[in-house]
Amino acid sequence: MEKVTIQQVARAAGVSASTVSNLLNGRSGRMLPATRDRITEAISQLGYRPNRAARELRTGRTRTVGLIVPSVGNPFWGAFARELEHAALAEGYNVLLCNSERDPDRERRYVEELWDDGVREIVLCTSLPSLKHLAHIIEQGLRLITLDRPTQADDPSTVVSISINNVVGGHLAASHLTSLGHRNLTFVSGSLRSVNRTGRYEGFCSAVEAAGLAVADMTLWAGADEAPFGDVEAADVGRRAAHEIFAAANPPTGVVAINDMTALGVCRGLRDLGLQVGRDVSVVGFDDIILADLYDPPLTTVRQPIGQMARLAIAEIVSHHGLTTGEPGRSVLLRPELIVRGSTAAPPVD
Amino acid sequence: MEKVTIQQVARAAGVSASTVSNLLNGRSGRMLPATRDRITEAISQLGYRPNRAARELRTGRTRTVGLIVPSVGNPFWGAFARELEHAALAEGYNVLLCNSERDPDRERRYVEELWDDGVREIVLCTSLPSLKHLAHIIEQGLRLITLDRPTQADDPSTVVSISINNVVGGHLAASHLTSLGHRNLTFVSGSLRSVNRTGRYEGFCSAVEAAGLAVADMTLWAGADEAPFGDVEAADVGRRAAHEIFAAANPPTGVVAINDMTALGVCRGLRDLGLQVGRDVSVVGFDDIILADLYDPPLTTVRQPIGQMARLAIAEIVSHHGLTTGEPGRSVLLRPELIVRGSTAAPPVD
DNA sequence: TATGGTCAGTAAATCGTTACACCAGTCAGA
DNA sequence: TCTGACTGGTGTAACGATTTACTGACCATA
Repeated sequence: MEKVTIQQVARAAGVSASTVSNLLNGRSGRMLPATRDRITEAISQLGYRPNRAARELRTGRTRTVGLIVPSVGNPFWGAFARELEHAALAEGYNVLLCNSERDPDRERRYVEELWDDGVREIVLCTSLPSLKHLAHIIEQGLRLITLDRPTQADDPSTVVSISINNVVGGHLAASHLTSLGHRNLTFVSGSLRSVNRTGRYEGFCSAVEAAGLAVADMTLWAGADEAPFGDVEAADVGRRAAHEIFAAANPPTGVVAINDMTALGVCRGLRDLGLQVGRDVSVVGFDDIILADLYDPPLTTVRQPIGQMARLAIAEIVSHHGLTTGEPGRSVLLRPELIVRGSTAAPPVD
Repeated sequence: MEKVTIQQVARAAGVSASTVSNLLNGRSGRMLPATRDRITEAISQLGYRPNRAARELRTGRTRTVGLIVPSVGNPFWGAFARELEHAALAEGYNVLLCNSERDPDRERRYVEELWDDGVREIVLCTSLPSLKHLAHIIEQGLRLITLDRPTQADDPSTVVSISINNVVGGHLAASHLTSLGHRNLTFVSGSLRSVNRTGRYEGFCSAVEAAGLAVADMTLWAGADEAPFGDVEAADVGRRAAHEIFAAANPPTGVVAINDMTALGVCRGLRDLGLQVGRDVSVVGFDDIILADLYDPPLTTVRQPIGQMARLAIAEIVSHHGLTTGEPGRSVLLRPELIVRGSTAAPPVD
């Protein structure tokens, strides 16, 4: 338990440290099977574990993946962080946690610091349309995996994205409402700068048109663009939106929110106004956080398969680890799933 | 931006690397002010940042604090993780995230791995009564800070705990209900092994007795002890508890739950049975997670000041960093606060 | 004028791994 | 028999910081 080095293992196995190192680094073909067995034996005998710091110093890389989320205080990101940590653990990686609070400047500082610390793989959960502020590090060889943010046209080619198809998701949500008979819908989101908003709103519109309704009649509520709310405050956005929208004339009967936290905020706002969700107004969220099912009424939502997304992210990292080639990885667009619960119903007849 | 070492700084400032190192490590008194200024200038000029791996290798310590939580998927731990990361960042520390899933064995493996990796400070969120499985590492000098788990009699003396006073919290919750006129209460928790349960239940009992009621009449529902639920599933515990408790004869009119997730599960279970929270039954939770206020009805709960707790944890770490003495730190018991919302009311009159 | 003490700073030895260059045998093919 | 390739390794120089022991120079005191 004290501290056992590669030298001691080498001595115990009667070989040089180089050979032990070779075995440790997957070059086991360069030695006799018998030698390999002796080393393996010595390693487990002595309980040897390579010193991470020394290894990092020598190689310049880490078995640590950086995770930058808007805020783990948001249950969606918390749940995702958990899944990613599980997947990383299975591959022998650690996860270093960073909360960007959706601040591009913090985001950049975190990325720079992680890079300086030898982290070469970062899972970045951002909704910024541009990655320009990170370009200088990506060029140097950082592998960036963006999550919940589809690849944009001007992204560097080595950036991989893992995301659901937001257009399909938006379509699922809105067409669910139109098929229930709703003819007056609103799309609620916080910041307009969000990449996801664009796709989801596009899907929303296509569903509206497919139902023979005019998009122009549909409200789009997007508050707080200049002073963006943090992720934890996403619920406040929804609540304020509800207050505003349902105080106006000809309020909608169906709402699609950019995510579940906002949707729950909308529900809360509707209750403030004495309206009942799932009867007076139908609400659809995005994400399917654990509280969606717990809420009263349980929230209809478009599920993101976070477990699968986390595993894909780690798989991407593992498959590229150590490669310095600027070889582009494969981005993934997953199909979202609509989960119908009590917050949606046919519109009230009056 | 390439990679600038301490040698280059030394050369630029016209001194030796040792002197730069001395400055970096707070021994600035050993040089002329003019020298110090030249070095400082060179550092910012070159954009020098010390190599973490080299530093770790040499010293054997890290500026990384390990955070072991049951699961960041649980909004309470997610919110705490965020606060801790903020507090750590302000002191120049990174946070390495681990999810124990309340599995003592995983907990031990994480602690051992972190120790091997040079992490000397761990914030451990556990509810295990004993720390025996970690004793061998604590003896070697690990600084352990337990959170949401008051110090136990046989804890090693170097272990610091930061926690609310659970007895007071349990008392606050139950006396709130008795003062509203409730005379038949139930305490709902998952695992019986939880340290917090003991304190909170004790406070619950004292409040019941103070109201002139017999504790023997009060139900204690504690399910799933052998096969403990993960933290994410805490809500399921509450839901199943509600189904069981309110199917029995003479059901209570007030429920105190071990935490908010469980409380929300209870609410969900009550709704399954057609009972209305805040009218038919009053429910009090613990933690005050962000969703407590968002729920319908908003949840009355005993708040834990997680921001303050996180700052205290980091302050403790900073003040002891580098000390190898087994000097015990100061444990803290914070006073919880009752937040009254819509989930509690006077019992129904029949 | 010795003696000793501070001051301001340096040289060199690590910390544990990795990777490049090298080396002694063996063996196939020309 | 000579050449070149392959096999199964080993020696050694880094990687970038910290830290211990040391060294002149200068000053004060006895």
